[in-house]
Amino acid sequence: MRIGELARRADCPVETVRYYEKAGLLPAPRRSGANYRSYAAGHAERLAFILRCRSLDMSLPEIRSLLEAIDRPGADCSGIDALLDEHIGHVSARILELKRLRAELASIRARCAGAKATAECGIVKTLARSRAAPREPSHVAAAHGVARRARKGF
Amino acid sequence: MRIGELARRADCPVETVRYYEKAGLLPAPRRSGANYRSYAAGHAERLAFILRCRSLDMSLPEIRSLLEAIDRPGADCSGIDALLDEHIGHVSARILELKRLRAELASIRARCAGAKATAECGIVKTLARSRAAPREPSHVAAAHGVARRARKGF
DNA sequence: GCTTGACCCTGTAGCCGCTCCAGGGTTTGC
DNA sequence: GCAAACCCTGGAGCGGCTACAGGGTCAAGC
Repeated sequence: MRIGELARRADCPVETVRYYEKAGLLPAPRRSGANYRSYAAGHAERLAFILRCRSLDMSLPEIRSLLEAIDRPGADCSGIDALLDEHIGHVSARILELKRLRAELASIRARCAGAKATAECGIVKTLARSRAAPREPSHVAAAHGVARRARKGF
Repeated sequence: MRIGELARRADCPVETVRYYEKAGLLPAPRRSGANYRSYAAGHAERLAFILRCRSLDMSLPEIRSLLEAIDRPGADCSGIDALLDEHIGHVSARILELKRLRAELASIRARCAGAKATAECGIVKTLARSRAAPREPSHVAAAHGVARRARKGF
């Protein structure tokens, strides 16, 4: 199976497959004479697993941990449980944060009844006031498994 | 006021101030003889406004729109209202998405009672099954104003 | 006057998870 | 024998910063 067919079966872009190989999530397959990647069924399974985890918003390092655990099939799976619990904790925390955010946005939105001059707009006035608790630097965030950036159609 | 004091007052890193200038959000201040940036009170206000909007998870393009509206103080503010409504919609949609996600994660988590061998772990087995509805490409997402990536401590 | 340290400057590279492109080579079907 | 569809590598780009490197400037203390 060449990369195009693997990608079609997994319903993901070809570039993503190559990216996961470079990122060390998908093992490098053997190559054909023309230097084409040649995949076996195991690769398709592994790719499906990775995509499933991504659809659950896990980060690539988290998925790597899971894959490493799976590659030691005899070992006990408590680390997997813990990883999932932690990930669920991240999701819950993010939900709470967004709810607080939405409440604040709603209260700001309520300050403008519409169609005034910008200079008198209650929204603008409210936004000009000082912000709430400072946010954390983003470089530390990358270690976690729930994305913040929105997707298309969001 | 030099950049260090402006940043201290706004409680944000100096690099961020320079970044906002380069991004066209904060007007370039005049320079001292030694080519140091020299800020006035208006800059501090504007920076505070930007940071407040960021703390509400608005994207830089969204904030730019708001600033442009504010810079036309006579015009009517319906565009501002609409922008806020749209942003609130993004936040709500993301909350819904994360709740669905959390429910799915919880059901996966429930499949493992703990301390089995990885090969028998119900979580691993469930994750190996095919994923739900495919996700949208991320490059389109950047247009929106609610971040997906987590922060430190998240 | 000289040193030390705190501050400032520009420019570049890195983070995540891709996505897209240029510029080439190969395979497949007609 | 040729076009279209596929494949390859390497690099740049997205957002919103952060963190350097490698320099210049300034104020205080000796």
